[in-house]
Amino acid sequence: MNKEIKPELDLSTEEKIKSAARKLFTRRGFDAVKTREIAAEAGINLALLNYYFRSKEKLFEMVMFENMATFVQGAAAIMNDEKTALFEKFRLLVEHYINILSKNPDVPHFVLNAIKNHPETLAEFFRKNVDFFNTTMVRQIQEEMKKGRIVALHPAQFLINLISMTVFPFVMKPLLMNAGSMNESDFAAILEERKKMIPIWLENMYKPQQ
Amino acid sequence: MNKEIKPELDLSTEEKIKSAARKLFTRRGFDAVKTREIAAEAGINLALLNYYFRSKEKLFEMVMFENMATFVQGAAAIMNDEKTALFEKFRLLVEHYINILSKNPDVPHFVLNAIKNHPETLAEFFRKNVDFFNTTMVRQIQEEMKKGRIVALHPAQFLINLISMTVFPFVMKPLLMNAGSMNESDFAAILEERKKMIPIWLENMYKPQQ
DNA sequence: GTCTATATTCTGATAGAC
DNA sequence: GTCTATCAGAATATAGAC
Repeated sequence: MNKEIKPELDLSTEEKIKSAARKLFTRRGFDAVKTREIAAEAGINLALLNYYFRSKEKLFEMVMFENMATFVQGAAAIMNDEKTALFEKFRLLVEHYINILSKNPDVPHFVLNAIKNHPETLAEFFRKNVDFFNTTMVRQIQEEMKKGRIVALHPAQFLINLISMTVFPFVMKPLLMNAGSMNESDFAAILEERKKMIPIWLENMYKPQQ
Repeated sequence: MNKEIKPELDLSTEEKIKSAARKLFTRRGFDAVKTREIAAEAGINLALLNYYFRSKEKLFEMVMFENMATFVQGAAAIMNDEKTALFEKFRLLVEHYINILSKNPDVPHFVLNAIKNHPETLAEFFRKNVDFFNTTMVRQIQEEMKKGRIVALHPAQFLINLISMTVFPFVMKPLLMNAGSMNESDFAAILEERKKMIPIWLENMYKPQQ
């Protein structure tokens, strides 16, 4: 038929359901979202949801894999590039994540829930798609440590620091805005400052002290 | 009567319910836990739960306030101490949080959910109990910046960095153990290394570069 | 205070007409 | 493919006996 020509504004029913599920599940999680709500958001009825997808679980699983992909897309390429130096990689990753999470602000919290509720699924996905713990970047970290150009630490510490400093502001955002009385533009400024500073901080953290 | 003398092992019915609710809600959140489950865990029946607490919501609210208190207890005193120098405060806070969260490993994820789902409740609690964004520590940060002894940044950045580096490992734990193939003692070693290193990292991060 | 039984609502999923 | 109507079970909360 003419599936390829279909304009974005008149999505196929399947796409409408996917899109509604993505939006609601990502924002509020599996339990809080009801299938009736997804159907309403998609502008269809409940029966169709079960016609296209077998169950709520299947639909959620699809959204989960998409969001994990969002979290991983691009990062693997940066981490495994042979030509980029370690600290330049850190800079690229911070920039990449802050940009992509700014466009998908609910993904961090969603992924943290996935870490808690589906650790095996997530671990398998990572192993197949990125294997964060076995990249060129990790090898570079070990080489730099051996050469004494950065302080000796458990390799995971570098991952934890990079991800935590980059991702955490997104999950803290509602707190910063309520208790810290920030507004959207304050928060955006915080992110921009972090985009610039985190790579510098990382250099200073890992530089061997004389 | 003799409420005060009651031994820990034979708790009052109310305490048994509280305790069961605390355990289950903290571990799995509001939606995933069913009232019947709490009743079973407490060793009583469903009707009693509604006799003592009016509803599931009330019970959850109580647990939420307790967990927020766990997250805040002690930290306020450290932050507002007039005599402790800034970086010594950082060190004390890191040590305090890693210790307390090691004993309450589900609290970080619970609090992150509360940030997302009940930001106003949380913000009000913080304002009344700690006001993280208006402590002696924040004042010290501003003074040190003015004197040029630490780099100039939005004050919230110091909070974000401290909390993220300290708390994030706890929410990443299942990922580290599954995808990073760590075990409990590896993770404990990571925490000990962080307890020692985070204060040093913070000093190096904020030290003005010549 | 504590229990059993039940009312009531919600929710995921399906049957069956068109 | 899409809809309305409905089933079956789950889940919160309450009534009423003891």
